[in-house]
Amino acid sequence: MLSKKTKYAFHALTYLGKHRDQKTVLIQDISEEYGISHKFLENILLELKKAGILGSKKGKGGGYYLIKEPKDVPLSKVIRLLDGPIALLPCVSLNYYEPCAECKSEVKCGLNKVMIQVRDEMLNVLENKSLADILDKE
Amino acid sequence: MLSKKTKYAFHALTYLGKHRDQKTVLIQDISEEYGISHKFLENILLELKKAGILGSKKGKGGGYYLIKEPKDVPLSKVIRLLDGPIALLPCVSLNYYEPCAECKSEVKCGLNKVMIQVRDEMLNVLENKSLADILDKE
DNA sequence: CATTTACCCTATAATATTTATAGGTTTTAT
DNA sequence: ATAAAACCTATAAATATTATAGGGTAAATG
Repeated sequence: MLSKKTKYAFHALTYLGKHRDQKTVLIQDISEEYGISHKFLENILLELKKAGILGSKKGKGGGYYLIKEPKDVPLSKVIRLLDGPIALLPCVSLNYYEPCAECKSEVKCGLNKVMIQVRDEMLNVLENKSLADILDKE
Repeated sequence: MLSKKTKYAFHALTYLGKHRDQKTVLIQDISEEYGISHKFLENILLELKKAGILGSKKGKGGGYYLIKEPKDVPLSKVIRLLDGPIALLPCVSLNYYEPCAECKSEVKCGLNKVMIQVRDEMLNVLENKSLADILDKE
């Protein structure tokens, strides 16, 4: 399951995507719309900004805005950013690889092989679906 | 990512699958092979037994054994048993459904729609790959 | 039939992660 | 100047995961 952080990130991105006509959107608008704590959401939006998905403007009249086209924000990017690895095992993660402590030989591990296949099929979905797909259904 | 519990379950099932020629396998054999705490593994094997995947025999000469054909143990079954939902959001889980607290209308939620698609594609992989696929690669 | 072996069961402790809060700093518009 | 609003870092609270503990029950063996 996705963490709340990631789920909230998707909500926020959806909200921002729906309000692309206005220059900026307040954290508070989003936090009220979804009943998310202002401060918690703040941290999430900051991460999305650092990742180059959002822009922001400080001070009065400031707020956040999408700087990417929704189609250029794949689900995989958001999930990796807030939740970490998409792969089901550390030993098959492309972005967060770690060997399994108990594993004597990755090359001989059948679980490793199968989980590579699972990862590839999951990525195929998560890299090809994007914020645009979410917005299309709203 | 899968919990260690689930990963260990897969290791144990793999070991049991590779030793189907012998009547029973000791917890200790498996725990030594993978360096897993005996007691932790015991809990896992018990759950696999209650789920009808393993059988066991008590007393001297006892131990665990597979009662299902490896092809009849889909990855999805093991993951759901030890880790819970496969879906990325509670509102799209088939087996562990819960509404999202922040959601006003599931029907109008684009995230919900997209995550149903993601779930279906993930399930397509995880229901069709099984212990047999792991054993094939060992 | 006593002893040993090994699974069965439940509870709880230890650790790690996630979720949330707190409090100040900086920037900008008016 | 003042108020609004993002920025930043640290820490607390809650939850979930991982691990341990300790006795209970059944079966084999001599």
